[in-house]
Amino acid sequence: MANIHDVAKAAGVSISTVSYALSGKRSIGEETRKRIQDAVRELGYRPNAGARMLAGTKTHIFAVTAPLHADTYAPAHMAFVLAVTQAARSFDYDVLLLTEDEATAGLQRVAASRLADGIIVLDVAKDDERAQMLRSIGLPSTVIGIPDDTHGLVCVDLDFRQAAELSLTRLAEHGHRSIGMLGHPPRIYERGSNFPHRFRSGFVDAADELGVRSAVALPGHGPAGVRAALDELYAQLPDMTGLVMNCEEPIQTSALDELADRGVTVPDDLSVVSACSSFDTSRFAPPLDVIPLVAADSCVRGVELLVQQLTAEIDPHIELVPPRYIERGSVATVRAVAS
Amino acid sequence: MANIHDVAKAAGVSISTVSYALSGKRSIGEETRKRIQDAVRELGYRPNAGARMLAGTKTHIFAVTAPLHADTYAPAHMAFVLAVTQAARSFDYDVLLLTEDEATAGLQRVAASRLADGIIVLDVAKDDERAQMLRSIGLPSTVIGIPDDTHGLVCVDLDFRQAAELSLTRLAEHGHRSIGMLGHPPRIYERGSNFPHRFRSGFVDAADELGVRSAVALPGHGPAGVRAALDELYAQLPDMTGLVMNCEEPIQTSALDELADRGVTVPDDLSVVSACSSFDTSRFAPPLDVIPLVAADSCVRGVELLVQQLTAEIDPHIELVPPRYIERGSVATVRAVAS
DNA sequence: CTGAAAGCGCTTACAG
DNA sequence: CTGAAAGCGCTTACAG
Repeated sequence: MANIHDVAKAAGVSISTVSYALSGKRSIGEETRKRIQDAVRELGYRPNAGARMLAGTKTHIFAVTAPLHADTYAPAHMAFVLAVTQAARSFDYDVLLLTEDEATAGLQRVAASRLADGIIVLDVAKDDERAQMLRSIGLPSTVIGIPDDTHGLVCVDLDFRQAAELSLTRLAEHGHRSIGMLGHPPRIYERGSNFPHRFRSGFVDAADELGVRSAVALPGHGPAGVRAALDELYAQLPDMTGLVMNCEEPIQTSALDELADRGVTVPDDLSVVSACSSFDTSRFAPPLDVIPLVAADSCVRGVELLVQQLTAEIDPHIELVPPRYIERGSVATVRAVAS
Repeated sequence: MANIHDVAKAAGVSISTVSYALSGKRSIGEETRKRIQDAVRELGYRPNAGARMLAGTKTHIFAVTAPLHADTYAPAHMAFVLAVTQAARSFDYDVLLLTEDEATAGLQRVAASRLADGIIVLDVAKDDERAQMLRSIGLPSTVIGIPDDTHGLVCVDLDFRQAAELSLTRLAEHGHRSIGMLGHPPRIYERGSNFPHRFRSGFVDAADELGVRSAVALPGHGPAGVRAALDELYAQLPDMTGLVMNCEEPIQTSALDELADRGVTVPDDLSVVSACSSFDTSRFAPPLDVIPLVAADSCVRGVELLVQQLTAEIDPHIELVPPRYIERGSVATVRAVAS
């Protein structure tokens, strides 16, 4: 395999010129640059990763720590891992995958051995030991998600609270005054992922502010659990005309099935918004209005912020990605009812 | 951060002794080893990854290339990525994640820059460009899955053909002579993932051999597609008493729902085997007999084979992991019927 | 059982 | 605009 000396010889320059030509860290004569480029191409030269790390004290690697407990919804999770990886690659960074079973130990290891230039933390919990670790580790990092204690951290995430408010506002604008929320299964809230809580509290608060009657139900396991949750909503809100779903695809599918079985038509009898969904709601029957959870949005921004930290000091802060609303016809103006 | 010189000084030995003590590549005096261990612990020393790569020409990193097209079933896919990562960690290897958008380019890059000691290829297609790339790249590698052309490759995978045979044999042993197979949606076979084909052809061949009447149906999209596939099976096999499902969880769930709706009781009216499933079938209603697809099985073995290649030449070959059968009560002896 | 030293292939001041 | 050289922190023959 060709090394930098081979390239230098072929181009008739010194190795430092080759290095600078490739890094762009100083200006190179037009003619010289071309000769070097040709030599690189011809020899198929790629800088040795280890040598680069050692000499340059930059690894061009980001570590991504992704927990994956039994309750994480794999499709969404996978989407985030992928989005981070692709974003990192766009900055010419590779991604090293750290799994849950060595969450904090992995961070320490990677930092101490200088294996990575920075860290991306995925699916942070409200009370996440990795967050504490980041503060002591002295490596740039970005957290995707908002833990309870964000002190000293750079965090990026979809604004779940605002997403809840947005879905309610849309429904309220269409005259709905009685709106239910179908959430995740209870264990999701217990396990401590941060975003379900933010959405739910955003929903409750926005309903209060808008003066809308509301109720929240969390489905148990399987279609039966979804049925029970819908029963609960209708029991609390007999006049319910709007439904916000913040849960994973199988639950939303079950809910739509069940509504159809009950003869509830969307949107004629019930207007439905799918909120913070990472899957495609346009293939649902009927297609649902959606506030999409786009992994790439948070991940690209998260990686950008990480890259920036490599060259400049950045103050710890939280960045919330504003939610977007996509209409698909599942929300209609409420029919005249005695209120 | 402490380096090897700091450790050597603290322990009162030379850096080479420290290095050997840590790598275990030559015997060290009991006393000396302890002093070094203490110094390492006290200083929190970790070898610099870049220096290790450069000097040792070993990176302690495996690259994992994982395609993720729209049709890959994320939960299963994620399970394999995780299983490989954990297996690699158990050999003290880290995992670098290569995504589909730079499948072959990523392999070249990683090989040329000596970023990884070996490569694991996940979810290989029948005709996979990555397989060809492996042959020219000159880096040890293991393929999880069996491409059409396995020439020069080390491949590991569950024996899907034998799994199909095993499920049929079980049903046949219980007297079933008319057995349907519910497969993946057609596009899965078209896209070229290798294992669905192996299972299906194994099913067809085994049915012939066992002298069992059989039919295969591939479901279209959604519950309606599953319904249609079941209709197809019953049309071809009006006396069907056994069903083998080789498809993802949502389809199997729909199929069980639909059978219940039709008044078909499992296992009284129909014996069902869930084959090569990577999800938990014990929570199904009813729980299903299953031949599990255990990601860890193939991945651990794949990583082992990769580690072996680092120290010894290994002849290219295919290793098939034998399927296991788990009873859960969804297969019953066929009722007396006019055959 | 242990040490002194070369060398891995880069990056980056230092010089001109 | 370019080059000669130090040095990054290890591993591993070579020597004893």
